[in-house]
Amino acid sequence: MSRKDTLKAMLSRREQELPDGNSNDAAPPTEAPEKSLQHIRSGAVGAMSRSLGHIASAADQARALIASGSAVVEIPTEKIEGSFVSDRLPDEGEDYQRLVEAIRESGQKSPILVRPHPSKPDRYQIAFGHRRVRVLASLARPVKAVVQNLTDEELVVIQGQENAARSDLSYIERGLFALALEERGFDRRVIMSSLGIEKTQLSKLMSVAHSLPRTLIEAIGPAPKAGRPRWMALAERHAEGKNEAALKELLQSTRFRDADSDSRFSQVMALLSVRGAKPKPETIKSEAGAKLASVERSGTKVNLVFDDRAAPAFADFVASQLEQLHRDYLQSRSVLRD
DNA sequence: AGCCGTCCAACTATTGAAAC
DNA sequence: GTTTCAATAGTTGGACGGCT
Repeated sequence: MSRKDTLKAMLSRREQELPDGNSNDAAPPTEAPEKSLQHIRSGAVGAMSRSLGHIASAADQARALIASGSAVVEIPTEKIEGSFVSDRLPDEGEDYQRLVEAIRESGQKSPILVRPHPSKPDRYQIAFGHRRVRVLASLARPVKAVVQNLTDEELVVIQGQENAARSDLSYIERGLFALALEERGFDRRVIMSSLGIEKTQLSKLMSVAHSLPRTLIEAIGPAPKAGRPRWMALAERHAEGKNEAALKELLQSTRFRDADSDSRFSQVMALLSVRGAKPKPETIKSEAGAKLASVERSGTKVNLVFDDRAAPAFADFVASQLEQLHRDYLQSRSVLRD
């Protein structure tokens, strides 16, 4: 199922659940949020679901809500809590600083999406817009928000899809988000829909997130330039369990801490990629001293590499004799046991 | 060239229905 | 109750095209 299809299904379901779906009695922007909450409802949602075929992201949905007459309310930041599933690693790098400057100078241009907090009255939970809330809190300004009633499932799907639409979550952040959803008991279907990915990709994403310790991922940070292949490679190196003491030391060094997230990733990768000297392959020679083949051992595998120039067609001959060799081998073992 | 995300095919594991 | 079989879900390895 595509992202659009999922949202469409959710929202059309919501429209059916609300009998007065076409009324549009949204509160004016200046109204207190707790009062306006009940008013921001289905009219806009109905209009939104009707036009969803053309809507790509949750941010577009928020704009659609506003376009269809729904209110943007101002909410004090202390009344807003993050989503129950975090999707972003702390990183106050260049992008974040740019956002701070932009909001300080021009104010908050687009509203965030929140839902009434399911267990705390007079509080709201963010579907998307976490960074803007952090910035506005630091500037002691209220947050412009659209309030919508959302189930847990709808919230995480919208949250994930908004991030997917803006492509602003790094690979590992998406992995942690998927992991968090899994820990919350959401099934694969919801997680796939939320991230807008196929089961194959989700499987790989989760295997990477599962195989690296959370502390290491947090120490590295989002590493936006590292995608699946490099995170998978890092997970493989880490699983080998080598250089653990050196890794611990690296994570505490100022060289590591002062670097940006991508550079921290590279430092860890470089450290875990340091290997001991590779064992020399054994060489098999003919009576005349010509090199016939070499035996290379790695882990549980043994490779027999033939030199086709020194002994042409010898490899084919050996391959043709393998069954007989195995029979001889089994026989020799049974003789030894007797 | 190297890295990325996406997609495909083949495989294994799990689940549930049907047959005995 | 047990076994068999098919369908489904999840995993893995690798190919491919796009991007920098």
